[in-house]
Amino acid sequence: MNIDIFMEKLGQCYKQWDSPVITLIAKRKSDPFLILVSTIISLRTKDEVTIKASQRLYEKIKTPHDAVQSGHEAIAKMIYPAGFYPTKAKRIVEISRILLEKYDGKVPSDMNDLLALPGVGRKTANLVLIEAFGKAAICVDTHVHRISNRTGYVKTDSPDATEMALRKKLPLKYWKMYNEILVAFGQKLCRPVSPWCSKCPVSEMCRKKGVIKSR
DNA sequence: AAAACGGGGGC
DNA sequence: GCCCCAGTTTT
Repeated sequence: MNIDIFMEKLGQCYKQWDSPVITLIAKRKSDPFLILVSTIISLRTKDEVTIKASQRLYEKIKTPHDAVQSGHEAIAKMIYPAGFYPTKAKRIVEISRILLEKYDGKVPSDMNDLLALPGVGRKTANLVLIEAFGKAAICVDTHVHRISNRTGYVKTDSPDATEMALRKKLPLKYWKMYNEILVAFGQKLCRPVSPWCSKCPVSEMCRKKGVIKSR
């Protein structure tokens, strides 16, 4: 698979796939704390729910100090019915406390510092590095993992392995856009089951074409 | 390696 | 009704 042609073709379709959560995050580009919080809320949660939950939270919570003062029970109510909302609420408060204690109330821009925060894994940390700090990073969620393997661009058995493979193989100029485009692509067409292969702009490059049930 | 965490939406 | 979903932590 030629990655340049792949990115070119997907990029042309990107506008119509525009992901609401990425748009939401983009609007908060100037505020790493709100980006981090909305990313936490988005985990294993549908876009529409994430957006409403984030907007309710943003009305009251704008800083780590707000979050600590508000407490996890109040935050849980604000972000309901986002998935795992009680756990996420506790982690938002706990993270806020750590930010105040160790980082002067600011979100760190270092990968290892981010990973040390409770509830922050590689996916979240990479997305924050990209969206909040404009750093070159590769964020692999299940969409990116699935599609990278369907195209045969990498052959891995876990999102973390996919990230490491992409770090070696993917040209640096694509690092920031790869996640956004593939997530949108994964939601609209290249879904886990019944991918919409008849509408896919890159189906001729797909090693799974004809192997998985499509429409 | 597998379960647990929570609820909405697709089929 | 059953299964899946923009993960991470715990057992």
